[in-house]
Amino acid sequence: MKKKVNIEEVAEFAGVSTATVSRVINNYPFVKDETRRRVLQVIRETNYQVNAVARNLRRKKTHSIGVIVSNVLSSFYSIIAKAVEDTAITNRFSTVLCNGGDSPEKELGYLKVLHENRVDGVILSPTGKNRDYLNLLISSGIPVTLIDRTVKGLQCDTVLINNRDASAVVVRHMLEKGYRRIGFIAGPQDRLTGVERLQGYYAAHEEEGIDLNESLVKYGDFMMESGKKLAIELFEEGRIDALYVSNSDMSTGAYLAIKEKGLRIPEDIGFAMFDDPDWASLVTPGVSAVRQPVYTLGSTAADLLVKRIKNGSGSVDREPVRIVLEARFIERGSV
Amino acid sequence: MKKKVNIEEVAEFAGVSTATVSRVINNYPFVKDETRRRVLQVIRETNYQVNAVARNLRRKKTHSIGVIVSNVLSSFYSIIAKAVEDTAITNRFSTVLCNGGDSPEKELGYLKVLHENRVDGVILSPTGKNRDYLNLLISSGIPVTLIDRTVKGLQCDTVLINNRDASAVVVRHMLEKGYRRIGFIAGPQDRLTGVERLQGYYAAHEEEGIDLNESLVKYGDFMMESGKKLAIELFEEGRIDALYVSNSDMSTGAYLAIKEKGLRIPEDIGFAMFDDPDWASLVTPGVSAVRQPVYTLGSTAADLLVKRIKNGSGSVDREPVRIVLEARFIERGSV
DNA sequence: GGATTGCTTGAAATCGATTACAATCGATTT
DNA sequence: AAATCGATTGTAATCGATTTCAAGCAATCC
Repeated sequence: MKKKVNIEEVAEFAGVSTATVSRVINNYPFVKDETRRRVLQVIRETNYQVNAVARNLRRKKTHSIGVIVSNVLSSFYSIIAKAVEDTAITNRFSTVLCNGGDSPEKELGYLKVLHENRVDGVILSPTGKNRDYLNLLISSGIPVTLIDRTVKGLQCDTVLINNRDASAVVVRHMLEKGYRRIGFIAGPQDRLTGVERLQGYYAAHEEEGIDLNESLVKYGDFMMESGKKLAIELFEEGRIDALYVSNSDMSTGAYLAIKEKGLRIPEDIGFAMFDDPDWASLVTPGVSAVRQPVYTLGSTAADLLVKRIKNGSGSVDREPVRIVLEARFIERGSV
Repeated sequence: MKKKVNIEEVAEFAGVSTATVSRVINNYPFVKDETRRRVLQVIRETNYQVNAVARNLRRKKTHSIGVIVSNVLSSFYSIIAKAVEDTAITNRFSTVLCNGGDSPEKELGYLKVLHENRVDGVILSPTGKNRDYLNLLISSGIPVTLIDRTVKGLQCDTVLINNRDASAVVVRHMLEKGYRRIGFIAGPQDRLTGVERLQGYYAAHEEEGIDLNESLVKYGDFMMESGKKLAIELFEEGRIDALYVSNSDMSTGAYLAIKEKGLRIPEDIGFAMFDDPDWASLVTPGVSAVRQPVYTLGSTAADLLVKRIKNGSGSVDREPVRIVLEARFIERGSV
């Protein structure tokens, strides 16, 4: 194993001081051309690479941002991760991606790791439980941007999707098509997205002046299994003529249930969902769905964060920004 | 904005030296209970968090591993990312995830960033182009583990999937079912997975003693669009009675083409694919497919890497390991 | 009573860069 | 010839931890 070269050795080989080598590395003016050439030559020959750890310590900046999402396996969050990374790269930041898994403890653990590693900023889809620590981060100069969810009483930039309105659009559409008993598989009610999508469901019924039977609503956990289980329950209770599911994973499960029951879409049952995974347009007929501007969600959050980081200490002074993006309903043949 | 506390201030408040604070933080024995209590108290009151940057500089270890995958958006690589992260966490390593995008330049850029940041090890699905730099990494003491692909002439741990055999199983199965003109949408031939899956296709025909018409094979780029385009070409040339596609994204495209042409599966055309995305079991009939042990792929690679890191300087001495995992064929109703 | 031992602590070197400040040097100005 | 200036370079402090080494101290042993 070759010994790792450091700036001192480069300086020695090139016959200059470490200060000069540093100036060359960082493209300072006022280095004689010939000196610069000689230093660069040595750098090439020795395969020297700056030690970013030492640099970060001295500069008190890591030029990196931490991203905590609740599940990299979901397409939603992997698109967000991609968007954040793309945006970071164009601003010459690197990203540290963490998988919070919707667990407050894991989230706290990652927040501490990111804090310890002195990332310049944090983007996260919060569980909602670690307000105190988030406040600590912010007040110690590490800006935070929330994505897709909020934390009560936390003053920081937030980028959200208007779940309520998008959800109402779907239900209104189903009502207009003549369905009257629309079963709804809702998400967990301790999560903003879960609550808002349910609100939209109620709001649409109200607007259209249609009475609503509470028993048409079932509460799931946003995972495939619960979607299937709850859909079957709804079918067996035999009261619904349409089914609307509040996220893609549960929709997958619900769709499986429809297939197993041998129901035809849209004759036997109307079907629509929040989220627009690949298979929605692949099956026959295609499933009408809400497509969220996921990539924009991520890139907007990253932009906000980078701006705050570049503003330096202003990060706490400037008013928190709250951006709400609109989702789009895509009509296919399932309603 | 609160000033950030450092170890010196903690030491001052607690009336001890920084050395003692460090000992408390790192759970050294031989600190008097009362001293320990006092220090911990101050740490709590001041919300002190170790500066990992300084620690890493001194320790010459970052306890982090870099992961470069070609596309976080694909389920294949996001499962790998998850597996690596899970494994890293249980070994108390943190991970830095990078999106190489199958571009040698981007890959090189990330390799340099990871090198500069002195990660303790790197896991990557290589493009195959940066052998020199990878060698540099390895010889300067940063172990590398390759995943899913190889780099010619690079001595390092590798975890692969036996694409050839798995592919042959599919084709043999189709031949046994009586199909004789099996169209194949192959992947790019500059990639190991692309080559091996094609080899399997040939091998199965040979074993069964069946002549093969070269025009049944089309070469795509592993993306959805090319899958659709090439499937349509094959249909219009009118020579095939079955279609086998070499990865999931191209299969999505091909499936779309089948739907648009109004072909019935499996009566008009047999259909099978390499990779097993969610929708394969959702559509009717389900699509027979090869399921790779993706999670195992990632966790195995991470295990190997962590072992090498923990072995310290032994990383170069020990013989490179090469692990080949077997994929499983799942029969549904499409063949 | 002095030597030995084990626990406990602090002083100072160290990791590898950046950067403020000072020094040097040749050319130009006065 | 002395003063001034701008370009170029070096010296040394600094970032915030860890770790080596030595020393203080109380208890124990001979």
